[in-house]
Amino acid sequence: MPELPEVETIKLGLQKHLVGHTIKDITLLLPKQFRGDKSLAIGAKIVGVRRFGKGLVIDLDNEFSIAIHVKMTGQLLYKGTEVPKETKGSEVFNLPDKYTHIVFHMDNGAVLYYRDVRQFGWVQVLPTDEISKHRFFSSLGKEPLKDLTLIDFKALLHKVKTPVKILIMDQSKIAGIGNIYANDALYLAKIHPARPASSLSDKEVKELFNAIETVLKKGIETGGASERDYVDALGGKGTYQNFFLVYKKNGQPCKRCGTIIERIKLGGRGTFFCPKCQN
DNA sequence: AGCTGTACCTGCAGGC
DNA sequence: TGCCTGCAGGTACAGC
Repeated sequence: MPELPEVETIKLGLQKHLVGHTIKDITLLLPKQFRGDKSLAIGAKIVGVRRFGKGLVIDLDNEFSIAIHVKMTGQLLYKGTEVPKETKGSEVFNLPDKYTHIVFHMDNGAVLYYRDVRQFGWVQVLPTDEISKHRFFSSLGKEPLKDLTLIDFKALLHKVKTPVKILIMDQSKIAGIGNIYANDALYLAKIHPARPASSLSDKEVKELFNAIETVLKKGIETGGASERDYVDALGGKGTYQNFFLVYKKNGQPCKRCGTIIERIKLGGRGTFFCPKCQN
């Protein structure tokens, strides 16, 4: 999924519905997606939900946390006890279905489902103070809209010849940007995705920094991109897919100049750009 | 340190 | 209808 805006949206949903409630039981339907000892989380109360890059951390009141990465197709679906008024949210699924791999039963009768078609994601119980040592979380760079400054960004781009798109998607350099927002930010900043990072002028660096903030904010405002599998914690879709600037727009005219958008492969990922206005 | 290909999985769209 | 290929919001790892 799930890049920074999508994971942020899930986080907000989980904060709203889970905090203050106690985990009564955990059912593992596909044990390989669960790491650690589930009994460490059973009986514990959820006291907070945090996000680092594209990763989530559910903090418990017993010094343990549940860390989660949903990768491409993971979903966290909360089903409360109240009778649904509309066929909205997770009601579209009959849960648990064949793709539901972990079920958290809450003390108030609510349920949180971890559903993941491609099974790439993971859910892990670990001591809260070991989050910072965790292989994924410890490797994250600074984050846009948080602690990444223009000065930091400039320093990152300055020293390497790596294609700028690959660099901004490198989670160890900058946390949270994935393929959709990388493509759109480079389009907004009018920078070709394959440009060596160090070749950007100071003006371009600043424009890209601002563009990253703009697209991520738009993503958060719209509840994320539900282009494929992504839904929020209630099963609702985001609408950022209606605002894609270049992502998956190959063959269509550029919104700025009318030139046909091209698709290339960069770092093994689909890359979309306007050959005329991105230089 | 960086880059490449490959692996982890399943589903889907498109070509024939 | 079916078979095949390529593609998909992401890491992670082996081998240059």
